Parts: sequence; C-alpha cells; structure tokens
Amino acid sequence: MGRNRTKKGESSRARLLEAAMSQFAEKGYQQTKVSDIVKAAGLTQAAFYLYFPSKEAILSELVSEYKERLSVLADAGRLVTPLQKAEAPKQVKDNLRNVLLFFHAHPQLTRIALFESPEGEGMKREITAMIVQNLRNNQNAGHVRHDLPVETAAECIVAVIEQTVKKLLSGEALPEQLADETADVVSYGILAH
Amino acid sequence: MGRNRTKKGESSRARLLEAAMSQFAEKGYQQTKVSDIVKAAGLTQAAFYLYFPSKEAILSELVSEYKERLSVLADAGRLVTPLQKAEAPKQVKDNLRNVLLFFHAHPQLTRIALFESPEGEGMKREITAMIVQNLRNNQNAGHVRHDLPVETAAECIVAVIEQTVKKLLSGEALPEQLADETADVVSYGILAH
Amino acid sequence: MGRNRTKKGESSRARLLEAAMSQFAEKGYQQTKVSDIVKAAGLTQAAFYLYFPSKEAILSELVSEYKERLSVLADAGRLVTPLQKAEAPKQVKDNLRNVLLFFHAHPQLTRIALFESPEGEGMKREITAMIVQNLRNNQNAGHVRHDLPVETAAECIVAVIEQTVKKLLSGEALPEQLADETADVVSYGILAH
Amino acid sequence: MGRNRTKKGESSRARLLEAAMSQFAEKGYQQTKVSDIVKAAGLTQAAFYLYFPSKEAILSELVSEYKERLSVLADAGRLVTPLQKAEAPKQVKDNLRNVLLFFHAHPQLTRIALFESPEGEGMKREITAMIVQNLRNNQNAGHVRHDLPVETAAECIVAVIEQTVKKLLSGEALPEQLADETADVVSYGILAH
DNA sequence: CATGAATGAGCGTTCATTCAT
DNA sequence: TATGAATGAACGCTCATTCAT
Repeated sequence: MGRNRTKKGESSRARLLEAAMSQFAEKGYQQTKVSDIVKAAGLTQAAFYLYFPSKEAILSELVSEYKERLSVLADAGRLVTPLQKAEAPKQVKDNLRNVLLFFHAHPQLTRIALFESPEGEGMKREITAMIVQNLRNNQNAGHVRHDLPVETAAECIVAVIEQTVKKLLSGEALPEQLADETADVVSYGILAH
Repeated sequence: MGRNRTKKGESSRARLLEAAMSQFAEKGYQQTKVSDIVKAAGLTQAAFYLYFPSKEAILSELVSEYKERLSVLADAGRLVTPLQKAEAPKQVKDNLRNVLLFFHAHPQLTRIALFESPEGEGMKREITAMIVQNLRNNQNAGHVRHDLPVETAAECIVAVIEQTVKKLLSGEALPEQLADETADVVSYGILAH
Repeated sequence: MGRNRTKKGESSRARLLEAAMSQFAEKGYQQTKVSDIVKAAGLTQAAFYLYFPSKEAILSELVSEYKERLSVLADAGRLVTPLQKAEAPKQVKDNLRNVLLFFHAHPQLTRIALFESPEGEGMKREITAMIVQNLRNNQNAGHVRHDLPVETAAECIVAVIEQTVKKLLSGEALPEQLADETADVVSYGILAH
Repeated sequence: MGRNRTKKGESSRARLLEAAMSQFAEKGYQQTKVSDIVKAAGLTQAAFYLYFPSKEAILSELVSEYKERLSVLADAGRLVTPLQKAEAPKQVKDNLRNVLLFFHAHPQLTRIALFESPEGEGMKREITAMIVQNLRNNQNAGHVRHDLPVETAAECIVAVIEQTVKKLLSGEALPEQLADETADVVSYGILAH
C-alpha cells in the first residue's frame, strides 16, 4: 500500500508495474494472472500485495497514469487548433499525427487504457467528444465540409485510431507513415473527386 | 460424438448453439461459463459435452457457420462490384451498406466472430484483403482516387465497420442511417474541398 | 445449491453436514478449514460447493436446523410450566433437566449454535428472555422467591447451562447427574439455611 | 532476544504488550493480526519479532502476567476465608465480590486469559479447584449446606463468573451491583424457601 | 533498535471437464 | 439421450514470519 521508501522497494514496484503493463497489453487483463505478473517481475505473489491492494488496482494505476499524460495532450490540442486559420488539411493531419505519435510512444499503455480497462469506454467517449468539438470548430472556420455528419465522423476517427494503435502494437508499421496515410484517408476519403 | 441423429438430439444441439450465441454476444467468451450456456438451453453440463468436445469448440462452430454465410456475401460482392462502371459513389455506399446490413442481420454472431473468437483477427484480415482487392479494382476503373494508400484505407474501413457493428449491437442507431453516414465519411473524407 | 436428488448425492450432502458439525464442534468455526470438512467427508473441495454456496452457509444451515428443533422444546416448556401449581422445586428441576437433556442429545450442534455461530449471542439472549419470563411466572405463583433479581438469575442459569454443555461435550459426566446436581445448586443456592 | 536493556527497548516492548492486550480483548486472538498489534504500537512487524518469538508468545506472556497477579488474590482468599466463623452469607458475597472486582480491574486481561488463551481452560480448572477447596472448608465450618454437590457448585460459580466478566467487559453493568446480585443468586438459589 | 522488503504456506472459491448410471 | 455427482487445477488474496540493512 504505497510504501516505497528505499531504492529496492521502488524498483520492485516499478518492475511490477512494468510487468503488468506488458502482460496486460500482451494477453489482456482477464487472461493475465497475478502469478504471471510476479513471475515476470521476479517476485513472489505476496510481494505483489505489498505494493498494490488488488489486481484491479494495478490496472487502474496504469490507466490513471496514462490519463494524466493524455490530458496534457488534450489541452495542447484544444489550445492550438482554433488559432490557425489557414492550411486546414495540414492542420488536421498534424492533429491526427500528434495523437498517433503519442499513442505510439506508449503503445502498451494505450492498449490497456483503451481496450482492457473498464474506464476504456469512457475514455473513448471523451476522446470522441473532443474530436466532435474540434470538427465543429473547424466546420465553422470553413476547414471542414458543412454537410459532414460530425458525430459519425468523430466515431470513425476514433475507430481508425483504435485500429492504428493495434497495428502499432504489433510493430507492423511505423507511426509516421501510419499517421500520414491514415490522416490522408480521413481527410479526403477514398473517392476520386 | 458431435453428431445428432434423432429429432430430440438435434433440438438440444441447436438450443446449445443458440444459447452459446446469445451468451457469448452478451458478455463475451471468457466471461461466459459453460453453466450459463446450459442453463439458458435447459440442459445439464454433461449434456453439453455430448454435443461439443469443449467450450472452445462451440465457439469455433459458431464462427465457422458465420464464415460460411459471410463468404457468400463476399462472393456476391466480388461479382457485382466490377461490373458497374458509372456512379461510383453510390457503388461504394451500396457495398458498405450491404456489409452493414448483413452484420445487422446477425449482430450476435458478428460480435462473436469478429471480437470474441481467436479466429477473429484472421477474419478481419480476410475482409481487409477483400476490400483491398475491391479498392484496387475500382482504382483501375477510375472510381477511387489513384493516390489512395489502399492498404491503409482498407484497414480504416474495417475499423469503421467494427465500430459501426458495436453501435449496431448496442441498438444505438439503425443500420440504414449508419450505413449512409459512414459511407459518406469514408467516401469523401472530412475536409472541405 | 440444494441439488440432492439421488441417494448418493444426499449421502454426500449429509456426510458434509456431519463432518462440518463435528469439525466445527471440535475446533471451532474459524479454525476449521473447508479442506478439513471435505477430508472428513471423503470428498474434494469442489464437491463441497456443489452442496453449499460457502463455508458460512453450511454453518448457518446447521444452526437453522438446530433452532427449529429448539423452538419445539421452547414451546413445550412454555405450555407445560404454568399449569402445575404444586411441587415447585421438582418443576424447576424438571425444566432444567429437559433443557440439558436436549442439549445432551445434540451436544455438537449445541456448541456450534451457541458458541461458534454469529447468531449464538442472539440465541442466548432469546433463551435468557424465555427463562426470565418463566421465573416471573413462577414468582407470581409463589414458587420462586420474590426478592430474586430475575434478570441476573436468568443470566446465571444460562451461564450454568453453557458450562454444563461444555462438560457434556467433553464426556466428563452424564446428563442425568449433571441435570440433577445443577438444578439442585440453582434451586437452593450453596448456603446452609 | 526478548530482553529489554535500554529505556527505548523497554518502552517498545511495553507498547507491544499493551497493544496486543487491547487488540486481543477487542477482537479475539485469532482475529487479531500481528499487523494490527504493531500498528497500534507504532512499530513495524519486524520489530515485533525483536521482542517476542511469535504471536502466540505475546499471548502467553500476557496470560502469565495475569496468572501471577491472580495467584496473589488466590492466596489472599485462602488465608482470609477460613478464619471468619460468623456471618457466612456475607462472607461468600465478599469473596465473590473480591474476585469480580479483580476481574473488573483487568477486564481485558481477564478476557484474554480466560477465553482467548489455550491455557484458559487450565486456569478455569485451577479456579474451580480453589473454589471447591473453599466450599469444603465452609462446609466443615457449617456455613455451606452439607448436601451441596461441591464440584458441580464450583463449576456453576465459575460459569457465573465467566458470564459476569463478559457483562463487565461490555460495560453493561457495574461490578458492585453485579457482585451483589450474583452472590445473592449463588448463595440462596432461586426457590422460595 | 528498528526498518522496509520479501516470502512460504495456505485459504475460500471457481470452473471446464469426466464419470457412472 | 441425458443426468447428478465428482474432480483437478487454478485463482486472487492473506498472514505469520524472516532477512538484509
């Protein structure tokens, strides 16, 4: 229970968090046994409960940590976007790229926070709401077409992000390329003009 | 073993399949206990193993069944699409609508096959491949823009389908509307021209 | 969960109850492990949960069973006592003897219900209340001295019963003798007149 | 090991004993965790084992301490009682009152020594023996009736004491009153003369 | 003297699966 | 064809105790 005084203890706690992170990301929360985590961390089962009150707790610590980092990004996004008036396509692309780069920097945490945690659904809804807002702003500014069904579009974008994160996690592609291509598709659609 | 000779046996087997289908769809494969299935089917646990060698087996039977039905649709799609030369946007929209309508006709099986089964990933890859093929055809025919990153686009489309299915399953929206709006986004992207 | 259809199942359930009874009586509820019970019953741990939803449940089933049997005795006691007008000392002795004989007939259940169950305290309070009532009746009838502090006396009697039950359980003395002697002490006190 | 040289050590040891005493009394030996004790003492678990080799050891130290104090009382009782020849009822009452007052002065230790320790049974037997001796003496002196079953009577008295201590511990009544009423019941019994 | 870290053994409970009838 | 009974293996978690500093 939050008792990390010495170097050694802090290291153990960190190893547990890291082990949980990679195990949860690899096989999911339910499928990951506490015994898997401690094995990966080189500790005993009892030691786990020295640092976390339950299996659920280590998950939610992982998720909280992630949410904090994400909120910084969100704020940044909110501030920057409305100011720029010109160069809309680049703007959209940049926003999307930023998000994907962030996810790529923490692929495991992203997978856990978004797909393995009970809070995941809520987070996705938040992200969707953020995007809706963003699209509306850009609609008013004339950067986004006026007949776009914004809600649906936002959900599509989140879905695409989800998919992209999964690809990121499996190491099949690099984030820069994914960001560029994905943003391209999202921006212009698939049809010939 | 696994075969059903008499009327009664056939009925029991069918009830088990149906029960498994709705339980898996409702709470997921891992969270569904064999006892849940047999309870819903009005049988005992031992009877379950009269018809299926394992819990996993009933899942994969459900999925196989689904794959077969889906392959029909796929073939249909392959045949129909290249023929039409004009009216590309409508074409895309129709294709997407067809897929969504199929999913909407079997929402539970769709959820199971795509999200709850280990084969799900493979199926999604297959669907992606189908879409890639389709996009390439339409690229050649000039209906799809030539600078589209087809692989990425196909993956985006699948992701959007996934998301749409989830919305369908939760009953939040009707398939017609979803198909229209989603196809719109996918076709034209979000940007003002 | 209450599924005792066949002879064999009923026997297993009964063996579990019996095993729990003697183990709880011997070493107490907390000190008795589910593994002790099933070992004594010749079953596996999983089988236990076929018949009882928890360790606590088997305790409370034991106690409920006991309470029912006891309530019969209580009613009997209430009916008989007030009728007899003469021979008060014999009356008291008989009442006490009846209670002790009942306890002696179910020494393990008595120990469990009174000393090992969370309901035990409540039961003792009930028994005390019964005795208080009885003493008051007999006070009015002139069989019990008027300056007796009835509440305290009732508590003393219950305490004596407790102690006697423990002696009964350890097989140190026979119930008839214990009943006689105990009733004697309770009736007349220790002092020379 | 187990010895306390410095002031600080002595204080820690004492704090542990005190903490164990109140925790054992409050929730029982088994239910008290070593972590509860050290928390109450403001120390760590490792420190506990600096002063006591086991959880059981601190219990038995508590009990030994108690036994010593009790033996003083016992000796006093033995010496005083036979001398007085007259006023028997008062004598009995006084003896009982003394015992209860002693228990009331150390309610927690009493609870532990008598009900929570494995030695408790032995102690009760000792106390019973003391009372038997006392009753016999008073029988010879004519203060106690000759047909009293002394052994049984002694056990009843101990039982009553037990019950009274529990009431004392729960703070439901004052020792003076309890002593008076209890002694009254024990002395004269419940029956009208 | 005291600490933070760590452990071994065990607990109550669950569940997919098998067996005898 | 179907049942009720039973099981083996695991799981999340607890706790008295030990070790290194």
